[in-house]
Amino acid sequence: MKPGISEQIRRAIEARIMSGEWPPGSRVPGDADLAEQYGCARMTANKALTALAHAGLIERRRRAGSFVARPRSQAMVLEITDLAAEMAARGSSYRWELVNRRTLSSTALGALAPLLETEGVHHADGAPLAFEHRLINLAEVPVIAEADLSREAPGTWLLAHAPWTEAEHRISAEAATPAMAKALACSPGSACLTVRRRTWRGAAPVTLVTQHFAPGRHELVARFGSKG
Amino acid sequence: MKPGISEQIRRAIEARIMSGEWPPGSRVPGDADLAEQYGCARMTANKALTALAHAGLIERRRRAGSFVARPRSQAMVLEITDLAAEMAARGSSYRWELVNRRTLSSTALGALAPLLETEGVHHADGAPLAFEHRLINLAEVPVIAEADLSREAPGTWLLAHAPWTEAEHRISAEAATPAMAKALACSPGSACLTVRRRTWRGAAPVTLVTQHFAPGRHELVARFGSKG
DNA sequence: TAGTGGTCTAGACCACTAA
DNA sequence: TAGTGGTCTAGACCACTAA
Repeated sequence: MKPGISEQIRRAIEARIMSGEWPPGSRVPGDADLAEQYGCARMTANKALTALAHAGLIERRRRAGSFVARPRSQAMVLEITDLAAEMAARGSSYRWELVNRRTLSSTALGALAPLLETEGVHHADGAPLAFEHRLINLAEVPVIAEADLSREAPGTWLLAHAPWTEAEHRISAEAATPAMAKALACSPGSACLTVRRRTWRGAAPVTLVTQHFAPGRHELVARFGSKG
Repeated sequence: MKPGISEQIRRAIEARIMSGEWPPGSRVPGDADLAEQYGCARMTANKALTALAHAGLIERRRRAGSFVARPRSQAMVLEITDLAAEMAARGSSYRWELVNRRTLSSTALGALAPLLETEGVHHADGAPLAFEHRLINLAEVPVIAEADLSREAPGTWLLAHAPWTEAEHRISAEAATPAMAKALACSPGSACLTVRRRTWRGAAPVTLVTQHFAPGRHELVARFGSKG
């Protein structure tokens, strides 16, 4: 499945925003510029920008142009837990298994802040606990390129070296895909708790992570008061 | 601001879906049909369908056509805990269906504060959204014994009459049991997001509720800062 | 008032997949 | 294999609004 031109444009812009190369408020090329740059019709470029606007990544204003949207913030209390620390607190054994690691750098269009992509499995008490896919903004945390991510999970490393100041969680239940089922040693279609988390340090995106938990092996717990 | 043709098409289809005239699973006209019907270019009709698909209202399958999907909902976790209010905020229709209600008193183990047990189904946009089981501490909120819980969900009543001061959430993914599957009109074993919530008023427990959400119909979203 | 977004046309070819 | 979705082109005109 080859991505179409508008999808390529969308991804290229998304990567620049996520990498922090284009910070909130900065100008995104207009559809006419992009059409010329990519050698495509203006409508094709427009489609990419419309999708980004719909996803809330950019804002489009007539006559003024398109701009990277500022992430909304809401002060709330919830703990973000590192799986290694959580397992230690529970008295469970923990092991991180790095499955894949690669650097995503420049695209055909030019310089791009590099991203680190990792995939791996968190094991607890000798059995797979969660399958994780992660993108890390190397421009924001370049030192992680030197870290040994086969020994320490990226999340553990980040917590120690690049704490987040803002985060967004999306929590859902998803049926295990064949790849997830294989990594988690469960049946395809079984119910996995899925957590998608984006974190920022100030205005700079730090990481985007998806964790699929093995069926029945994980629960999120939040305690809070109604009045703070 | 006059809506464009594709926007008119989108609204017309949305209205039919929301009104229940086109229930989930029913076929939506293809872009070629719509183009002929509205006397517009196929791309214009396609745009409307693409927007609806992106919003999760329809699903498009090659060769097969487009079909009404079960709409997804979003909640700000830790913020909105009443489904009736959440659906109202979303502009979705909402209905509570009380399935079971009984009072539990002493057990074989000894004296026990009386509890009210309820079971029911939350419906949104005409389809089951969540199956709920609840226990209420009658010693703490005796007045609820007089409430008409077939008209108003217990959670809605409690929010108005006995607001909590402390809460604990436990969030997991669970395979649908036969009973859940029946209540939610889904397949047994499919992935349901499950929320268990305990609330207190001061030190006194008020309620313990378990909500199982229909597969793919609900997502919890939380956005927050690490430092408040 | 000039630049940008918003929308549309009337075609076209390919990809996928259910019948 | 035929039907549907997915994407694209090379134009066009209008709407809005910041410079």
